[in-house]
Amino acid sequence: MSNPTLEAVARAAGVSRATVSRVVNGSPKIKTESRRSVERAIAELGYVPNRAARALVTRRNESIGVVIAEPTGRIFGDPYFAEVLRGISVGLAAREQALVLVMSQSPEEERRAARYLTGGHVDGVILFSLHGDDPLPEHLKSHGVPVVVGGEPPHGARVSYVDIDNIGGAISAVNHLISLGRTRIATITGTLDMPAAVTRRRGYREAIRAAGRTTDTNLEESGGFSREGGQHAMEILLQRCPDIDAVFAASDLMAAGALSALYAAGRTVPEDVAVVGFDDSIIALSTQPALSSVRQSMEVTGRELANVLLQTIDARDQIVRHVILETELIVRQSTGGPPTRKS
Amino acid sequence: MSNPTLEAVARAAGVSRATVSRVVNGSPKIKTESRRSVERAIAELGYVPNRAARALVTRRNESIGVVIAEPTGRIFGDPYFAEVLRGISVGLAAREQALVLVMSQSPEEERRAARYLTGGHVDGVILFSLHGDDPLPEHLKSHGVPVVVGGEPPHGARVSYVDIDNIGGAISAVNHLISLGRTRIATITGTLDMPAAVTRRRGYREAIRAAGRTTDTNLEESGGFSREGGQHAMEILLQRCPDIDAVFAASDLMAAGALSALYAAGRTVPEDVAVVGFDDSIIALSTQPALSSVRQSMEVTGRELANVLLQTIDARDQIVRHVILETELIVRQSTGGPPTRKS
DNA sequence: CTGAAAGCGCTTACAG
DNA sequence: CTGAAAGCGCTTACAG
Repeated sequence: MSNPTLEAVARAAGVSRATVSRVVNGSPKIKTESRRSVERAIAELGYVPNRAARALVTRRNESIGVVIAEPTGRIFGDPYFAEVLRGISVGLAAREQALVLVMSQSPEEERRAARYLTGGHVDGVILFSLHGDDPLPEHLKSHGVPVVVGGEPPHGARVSYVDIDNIGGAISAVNHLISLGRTRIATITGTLDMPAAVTRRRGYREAIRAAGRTTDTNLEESGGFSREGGQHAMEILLQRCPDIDAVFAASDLMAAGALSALYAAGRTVPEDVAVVGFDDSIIALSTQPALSSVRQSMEVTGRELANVLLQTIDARDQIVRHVILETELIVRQSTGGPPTRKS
Repeated sequence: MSNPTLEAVARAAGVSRATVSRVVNGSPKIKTESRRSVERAIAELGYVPNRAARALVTRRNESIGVVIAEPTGRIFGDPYFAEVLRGISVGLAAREQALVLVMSQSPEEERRAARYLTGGHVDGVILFSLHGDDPLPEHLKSHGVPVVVGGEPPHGARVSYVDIDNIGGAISAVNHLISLGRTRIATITGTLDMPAAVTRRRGYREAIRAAGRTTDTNLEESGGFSREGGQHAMEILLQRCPDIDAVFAASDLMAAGALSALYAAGRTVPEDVAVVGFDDSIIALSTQPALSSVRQSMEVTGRELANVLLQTIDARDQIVRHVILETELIVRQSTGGPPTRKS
């Protein structure tokens, strides 16, 4: 239960506590001999540094807060969250930083989270799935807490972030549909209080206009980033514009819902209606037919979030860093691509 | 950035550090007057106790490790994880305990996790989604780390756990199918290295036998707890036994996959084949038709996990506690129930 | 390259 | 009911 202390290691190795501490922390100016005997003692005793004691003097907690500010049930159905979390976990583990998870689903919980996060318990904070004009990033920053957000930050928040090229991804998806000769291209948007949803819609519109066509809001419907929402949006779109021959959905989950609606309406995919999703998550391969999708690596996003944050903490600066990750269109059967082998 | 210390509060309130500490920790024997002036000073200065300093003396970290030992991609598609996590989060937040998330997907990562968790960094550990004979629970316990596992623990591990009534749930599902007059009832099982999967299959078999019928392994196929797996299992089952008129799937996700396969094979649900899932997760309401399902509250499971662990930590005992939560069959259209209003 | 010593911010017997 | 004091296990100038 009670682990050996530095003191015990020092005694066993015949050196001072300071020397052991230096070895543990990888100080370069240690005689090889001392280092070795210390290392042996550490191994023999199974010494593990006491985090609390270390944190008390270094003022570093070696832990990072990760807040998922998702008030809807989306977190329960969309692989996005688990994948980003996984990436963060990998990025932090490499640096021996603990991941303190904070799930805030209500204003009350967000207040509690803010209190905790500014209480000096963590060295920095990663925020993602932010909605609307969430003040949390600015609030943390103003309290001197290093912050990085996943996705585009709220208006006016001057904080570091890691995002993907949403606009480029959306454009490539729509251009692909256009190149297929589709003329009535609809879009199912995400929750429009999220920047990613707005930006993907903008990409859709830009691509339509760049092709010399006019946009039509009858061809746009929100699916709220959920499967059911996507299905429902597709039903509405079909009713409003029965001649739709292509759909760009801002997430795979919504695209999967759209597929169900199309199927139910007797449309074939991709013959009658071509469908492109976004994310290229595990879902894209599990639909029938497999989904063409804009690939983003959510795990890489997570890893980058961890990297940027740790960099900011190390540098002790207030420099705002932006990382934008590329996307890539993956063509599968839902737009006429070759059959995909199921994994 | 640097928060005020106990010392500062003591000065402001005109008392000693010890008194402030007692107020902060809710000691009963404090004069109301002192308490009040301390409370005012705390509020004015915005004092927040330094966790590290406190942890150093109390030997409590006020944080709990939560490990999700899921090596497969299942974590990315199944709402189960997020919901349990959510419940744990709520349970811990109420007690101001931090949730340190550890995602271990490989033996290497599990070793790292074990090292971290026995290093005295957390006060206790919640483990879930354990596979096979994972030695982690016993390992932690032998190092004196309080542990509670979600679901039935590995064979021989004498640790506390919170589980649901898997066998009762499975029996009620199959009995329901029998009561509908179905005679060829198949089952899609989960990953059979997990106790929940094995137990649900056992419930299926018991119910079949209790009805005076014989079990037939041709009617059993693993769907690996994934949507695709469920779909594939259903395809195999239909091929092997085209006369199947009902299916009990050990998770909603697999049931949703089965629905796709049935649809593709031209079978109607519930007319040709009745389907029951398990979990009653968000998925059950998003399929077409809506799924009958065995309801378990994953959030309650999470909250109970937190409660049992905190109780064990508080009691400083080694008592092994078991909590078994009830399940309830929810009947919807996939077995002929009334239409469900989509949320 | 190494050690003695101060100090990080708390809690908690102990004495009153 | 309250305060003085010791001590939790580390790190880090400082001096050598």
